[in-house]
Amino acid sequence: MGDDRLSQLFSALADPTRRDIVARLAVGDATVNELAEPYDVTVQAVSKHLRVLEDAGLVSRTRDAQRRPCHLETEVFDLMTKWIERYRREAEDRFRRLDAVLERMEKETTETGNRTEGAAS
Amino acid sequence: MGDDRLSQLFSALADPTRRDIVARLAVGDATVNELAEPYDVTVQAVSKHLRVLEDAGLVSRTRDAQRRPCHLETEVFDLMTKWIERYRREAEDRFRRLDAVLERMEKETTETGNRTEGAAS
DNA sequence: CGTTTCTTCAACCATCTGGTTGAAGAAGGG
DNA sequence: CCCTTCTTCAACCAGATGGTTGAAGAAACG
Repeated sequence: MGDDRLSQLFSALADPTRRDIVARLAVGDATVNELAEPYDVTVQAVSKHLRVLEDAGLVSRTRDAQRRPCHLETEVFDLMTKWIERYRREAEDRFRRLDAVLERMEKETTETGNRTEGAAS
Repeated sequence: MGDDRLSQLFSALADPTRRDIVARLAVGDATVNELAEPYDVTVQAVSKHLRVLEDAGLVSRTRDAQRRPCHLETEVFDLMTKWIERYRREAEDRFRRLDAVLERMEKETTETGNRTEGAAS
C-alpha cells in the first residue's frame, strides 16, 4: 500500500522505536548492535527497523569490517516538511480569507441593520 | 503500538488516501460523502479514514442535519514539523562541526606530514 | 583452520490495517 | 408516519507489520 516515497517516510516515522533510532542517529552514526542495546527487543528486530528506515531513505549504511555503521540522511526530511507546510499554509490562508469575508459581512450588517456597537475594529 | 500522539500523526499521514483527504480539506470543509466521491472505495472505508484522521487530531467534525462536515485542524502539524526540524538541525549541526574538525586535521596533516599540494582552500 | 563477533535471512506468530458487505442510527422531506 | 439520505457500527477477510527463535553469511582473531 505505502508504495510512494511520502508514504514510506511517514510510515517509517510512525513507529516510536524508529523515531528514537533516528533521534540517536542525529547525535552520531552507530552500528546495529549499539542501536539495539538500549531496547529490550532482539537485535534482529532492530535490524528490521533499520531496513525500514533505509528503504525510506532516512538511513544509509557503509561497511566497517563486520559492522554496518548507520548514518542519518537529513535531506529526505524536506519531502515531509514541504508537504506539511504546503497544506498547512493553504488551509490557514483560506481561514484568513474566510475571516475577512465574515468581518466584512458583519460590518455591512451593522451598517444596514441595528447599530449596537461601534464599528471600530 | 502507536499510542502516542506523534505516532498517530505520522501513521495517519502514511496513507496516500488520507493525505489526499487532508489536501482536499485544506481547500475547504467537506462532508463524508463529498470526500468519498472521488475514490473507488466504499463510503465506509472513507469514514474509517476520517476516524483515523480525527483520532490523530488532524480533523474535527461538527453536525449539520444528517451531515458531518469535516474540518482540517492545522495546529497539530506543528508537532510533526517541530520533531522533524529538531533532529534535522541536530544532525546538520553535527555535520558542520565534523567538517570543521576534518578540515583542521587535514590542515595539520599537510603541515606536519608530506606537502604534496598547496595548502590553499 | 576453528572460533568469535556482528549482522542478516527464514520461518513463524499475534496483531493491526484497509478493505468489503450488511444492517442499523440519525435526521429531514413527502 | 413512511421513506430517503447521510453516516456509522459489526463482522469478516487478506495482507502488512513488529516481534520472536534458529540458522546462516561475513569478517576479524587466535
